[in-house]
Parts: sequence; structure tokens; C-alpha cells
Amino acid sequence: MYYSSMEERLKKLKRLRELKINPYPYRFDRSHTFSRIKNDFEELSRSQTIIKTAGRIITIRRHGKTIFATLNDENEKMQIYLRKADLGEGFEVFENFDIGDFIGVEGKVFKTRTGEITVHVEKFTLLTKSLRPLPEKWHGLRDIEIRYRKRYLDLIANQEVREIFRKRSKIIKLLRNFFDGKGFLEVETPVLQPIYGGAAARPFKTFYNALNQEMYLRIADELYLKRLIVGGYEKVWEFCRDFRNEGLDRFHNPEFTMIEAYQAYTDYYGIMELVEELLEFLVKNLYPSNSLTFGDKSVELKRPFKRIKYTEALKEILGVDILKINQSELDRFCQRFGIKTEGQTIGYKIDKLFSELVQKNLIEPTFVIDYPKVISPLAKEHREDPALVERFELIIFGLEIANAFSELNDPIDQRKRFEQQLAQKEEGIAEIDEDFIEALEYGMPPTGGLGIGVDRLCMILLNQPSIRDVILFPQLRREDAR
RNA sequence: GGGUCAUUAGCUCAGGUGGUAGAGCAUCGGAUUUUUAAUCCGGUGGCCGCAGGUUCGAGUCCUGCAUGACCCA
Repeated sequence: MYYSSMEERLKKLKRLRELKINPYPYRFDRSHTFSRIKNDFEELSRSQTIIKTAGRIITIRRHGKTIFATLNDENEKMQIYLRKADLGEGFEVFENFDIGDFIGVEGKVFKTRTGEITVHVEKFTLLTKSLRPLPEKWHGLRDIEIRYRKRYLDLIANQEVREIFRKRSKIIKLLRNFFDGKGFLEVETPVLQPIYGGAAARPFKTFYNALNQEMYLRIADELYLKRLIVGGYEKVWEFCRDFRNEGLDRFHNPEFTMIEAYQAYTDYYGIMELVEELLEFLVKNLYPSNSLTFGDKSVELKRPFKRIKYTEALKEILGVDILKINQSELDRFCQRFGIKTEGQTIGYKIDKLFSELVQKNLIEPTFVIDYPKVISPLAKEHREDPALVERFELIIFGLEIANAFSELNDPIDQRKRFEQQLAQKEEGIAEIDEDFIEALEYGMPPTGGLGIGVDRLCMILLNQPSIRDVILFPQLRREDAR
């Protein structure tokens, strides 16, 4: 099928080889990229400098004894101009070139009468022969499935997609600069873990033959980073690729990137300031103003961010303290708002109510603080209310962007919380990580900890509607038929 | 897991009530020495996602399946 569309190109490949032209040579040293040619045009034109440059052919306009073509390099387009009068017999070789081929060219630059900067080619070299036709030049590649499955075509056809991932890379760099500037040590902890924990999620399981034991891909780094605080580091952080064996939708990819950061001697208030500073730093370095747009909504990032208390926000809507009502009252509220209660834990029901009734509507950057203890097994009990913990989430555009605690460092309380989780058959824990408890028993100083979903952060910073638009190769079901 | 929608040429898309499958771009041949979505003339290209069913006849109607998008759980 596709073979027939490739036939012509294979014929040209054969003809090129017959002309002793290597369609896949090894190297081409450019003197200028296209953007440098454009920047330095006046000087290059005046000095009649012969430049060497290269790119992928994206359009060809043949006019008998002349040819115009447009090349693409990573950042720019460049028109080239070839004349039979300049190239003699070599001119015919270009007949075997197609849209998609990479070529290198040498020549002087000039402006056409419409003012377009153009390379007047004196010599050209095939750098790679392309055997398949590219997506159409005008409409680009729209088919969202092909865009995700064959991202390379998306990147070739859609410049704005290239730009998104450049910006993602910039965000990653800014995050690194930020934590580096704050004196945090960037560390690497195991992806492959014998006991998983640190979040409420199902893990991917695998098997390690040499040790003859089951292993898990991490769902979070929390328990390892805290071990490092026990070990004496005072500020550690990590870019963590985490894996959660759950559904995938607009906000979830099974494999995703988090930042976790832990700082000794501080609490969740300290982390709140850190997060405010971080957001301000990111937006300042990405945009001229401090406003953010996501879909049809815009917000101002102004410190200090609004703070609301978890239980008080719910109380405003339900009229009661969610932690002071009994099971059947809780179930009644759930039913009233269409939340399934069957077989669900108390924590699930409370949190579901919260995200439906409160979180969804928090558009402006808002710290939701003081979570129920029952849904926060790794956070330290609130200093004023034993039913709560010192925890906050940062919500922007209704999305959870950051999650942070005053970290629980009482090993006896921690064991009790793990045991309760196990008894409730909650997700995220299959057995108690005894080594982690033991580490706490040696003593972890008071610590503030932070997690940030980097993909979601990129979504709101880059105004992309789906997590798949900020992940180069998002997970899709395997489809062999194509 | 449930609902809605989508799947037609390499790409982007048309194909009222069932009657021989279409356009633009790309591609191929021809013309063209400053074009730029080049232009002009002439061609090639289809398991209409897959499998059944209804019908004299299905891209179109029905069922199932696959993949994807969105919404819900």
C-alpha cells in the first residue's frame, strides 16, 4: 500500500546511486544556520561571503531553468535559488530531490525583488534521501491520533508544537535554576523499588530475575527523599518520573514527571512561600506580564496567594463540619451530589466532595490548607487540631498544581497511620516500609516537603488543554494494524 | 467500566432521503530564468477502520469489534 507511494522516491534513490551520489553521507559542516543568515544578512550580503548551510526541503517551485525551494532547519525557514546557468549538468541532479530530503547548500545570500532573503546556490549536496511523503504543507498534520503516535511528523509539520516543547524544556531548566539557586541538592533515587509508597496509587509491577523478587516502578519519591533528610542533607529535590497504573485522560498519563523537594527545619508555611516564589519566578521568566491564561480563563499571579481552609470551604457549602458528621450523613451528602459511596473509604468520599464542590471552582491561585488527617497519612498532625494535618495544595484553574506538608517525622505516629491505611485497604500501600520507619526512628528533623506535577504545571503555563500536548510521546494503546 | 462523536487517496477534507467514489495539496508527465499556498495543461492514486447483517444494490441503514477524542464513573 504505502509501497506504491514510495515507489517514485525509491526510483530516484536508485538513479542517485547510479550517479555515484551517496544518499546518506556522514557529515556536513554548516558555516551558518538560517537564523544567523537572517540576522547577519546585511554583512553577509555586502561582503559576498560564501556560506554553507543545510536543512530539510519543504517546498520546491520549479521554473524550467531555475528552481526555488524552501528549506527548514530547527528554527527557521530559508529560501534557496538554483539556476541551470550556474550549475550546469549538476542542475539535473536536483530532479531527484523531493520534499522531505535533507540537503546542504553553498552560495551567497541575496534578496529577491519581493525582499525575501535567499541563498543563491553554487553547490548543493544531498544529505539524506526521504522515502515517504510528508504531511501536507498548508494544513499541516491535524489528525490527533497520528500527531501523538508519530510525534516526529507532528514536529515536522507543526512549528507551534516544536515551540511548545522548547518552552517545556525551558520550564525544566528554570525549575532547576530555581532549586539550585535556593541551595537545594539535586539527587537521584530509585525508580525500581522493592516496596512502593508515598502516594495513593496503584503501581506497575515487574520482576527482577537476579534477586528473584517482585519490584515496583515508583509511584512517588517521598520516602527516599525523607531518608536523605535523615541522612543529614537539609535541602534535597528531584525531578522524578513516576508511574501510576491507572486510567489515562486529559490530566493523567501513566508515566509523568513530578518534582519533590524537602527542606529541613521548616514547615508547610515555609513551603508555601517557596511555592509562591517559584511560581512568580517561572511566570516572570516566561512572560512579560504576570497573568496566565488557560482555555477561556485568565488569572493574575499575585503574592500572597489566597488561602482557604479545607474544612471551612466545605462547611460553607454543606453547612456542617465534614469531620464531625457520621457515616450515614456523609453518604447522604455524597448521594446528593452524585458521588458513589459503595465500597469507598471515608477519605475517598470526603475528598470527592471537596474536589467536586470546592476545588473545581478555585480558578485564582489558591492555597487550600489544613487537610483532614484521614486523607494525609504522611503529613504531620496540625499543631492546633488533631483531626487535621499541616498540609496544603495549590489549586490554579481548578487543577492541583502542588501538594505539600509539614512532614510527619514521629515514627510511632507514622506506623499508626500506615497501619490504618492497611486496615482500610487504601491504595498506595501494600506493606509497611519498615526501613523507612526505622529511618524516622533515628530522627528526621522538622521538615517541609513539596510535590509539584510538572506536566500539569506545563499545561497551565503553556495553555495546553491536554497533558498529551506537553508530553512528547504520550501513552496510547498499541495499534499494530497501522 | 458507561455515554456521545469520529475513522473516506500520502495529508486536509466533501460525499441531502441507499444507485458506478470527489476536491485541494502532495505525486507523475509537459511548459516556464526572481517564484513563494507559484502558475498553466494533462495523468496516476481508494479493502470508504475491520467483520457480519438488511437490501436487487451499502461510504450511506443495523449489529459487533478496533483505535482515537470528549464527557461521566
